Amino acid sequence: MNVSLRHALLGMLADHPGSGYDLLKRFELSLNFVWQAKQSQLYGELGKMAEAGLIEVTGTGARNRKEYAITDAGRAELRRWLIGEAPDRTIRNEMLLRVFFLWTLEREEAVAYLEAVEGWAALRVDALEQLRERIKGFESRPGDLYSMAALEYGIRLSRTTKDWAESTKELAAGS
Amino acid sequence: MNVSLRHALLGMLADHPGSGYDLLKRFELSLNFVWQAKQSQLYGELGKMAEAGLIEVTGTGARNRKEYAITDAGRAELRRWLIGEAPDRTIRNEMLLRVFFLWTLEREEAVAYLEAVEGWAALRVDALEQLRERIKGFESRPGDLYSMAALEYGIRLSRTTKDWAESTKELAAGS
DNA sequence: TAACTCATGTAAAAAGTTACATGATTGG
DNA sequence: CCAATCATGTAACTTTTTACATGAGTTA
Repeated sequence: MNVSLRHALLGMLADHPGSGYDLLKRFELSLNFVWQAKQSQLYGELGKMAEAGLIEVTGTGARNRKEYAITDAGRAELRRWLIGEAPDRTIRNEMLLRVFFLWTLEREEAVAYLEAVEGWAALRVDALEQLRERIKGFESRPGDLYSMAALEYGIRLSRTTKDWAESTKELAAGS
Repeated sequence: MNVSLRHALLGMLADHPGSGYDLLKRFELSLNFVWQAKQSQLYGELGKMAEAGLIEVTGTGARNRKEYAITDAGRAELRRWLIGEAPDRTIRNEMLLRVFFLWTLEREEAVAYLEAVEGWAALRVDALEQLRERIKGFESRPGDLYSMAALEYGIRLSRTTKDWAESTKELAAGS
């Protein structure tokens, strides 16, 4: 049993309570680079988690808003996942999958693909570096160190991708 | 419509024909770092692809072996996917998802996690570098340039991960 | 009052995983 | 002949995506 979405939600609720809608926004704002969830999946999972006793409804607001908070059982499960279970390290990378089949294209087409990869990565580096500058110095919660570390990982990863695409492009162009 | 598994299979069959079993082995040997498929999914997808005319059975062998080859329609679809469709660049990284929640652990526990990440990445760097040395100089098919490029990406990515885990570990230890 | 955001939910389909099931062929 | 490998298939389940559906509260 792995179910990372469940643990992502538990982790967010470990910081502070929130509604399904809140959690959806939090996915979009920060967790998005490492995990994604659609609205329909999220509401369904919250229901199952409440049923399993990992979270509970602690209040209701306007527009049928339900606020969920993590329970002790939920905290225990989060901890078990973090410490007791090895992370799934399988990677799916569609951008890289395509690279395996670039030989089926004309050389200029393959080079154009790699150039596009380089461009996307460069844009991502810029965006993430700007984000880092914007939030730097605003650390207030205990988790901010780790959010920053994850952001730093994103920057380094994008830079690696950009450099790799550039050198591969040159290799492909002159082959 | 994205269906990357389909295109992974088309790409492999574009090089040369093979059975479901062959393709499964090819997944395990090389594509595994960028895409995965289970036996049951693979056989099912091959059936659908044959029905759609993207591949065809070109021969049968011992033990009910069916050899599939890519058709012109399949080649066209592979090309359309490579050129006409932007790659899905969403990333799911469970190892990094956990980093967001390390603040819920004791400091030593978080440091231990990052140390484990560093260790895994180091092992992966070694393994991939050894693989590169083993296959270097054996390039014979047109796609080998791109397989090597993908391998190179894996090495750089793992190195980036190792370095990041190391510096994050130090940050976490001294905070 | 119209547009936007907040807020939740269900249904259906696609994609992916786990488990079961069967049997032929090959190499030691 | 026994173990390993080759070879395919189906069933059930979980996970994820897409689409439909509804309605309350907020702001210009």
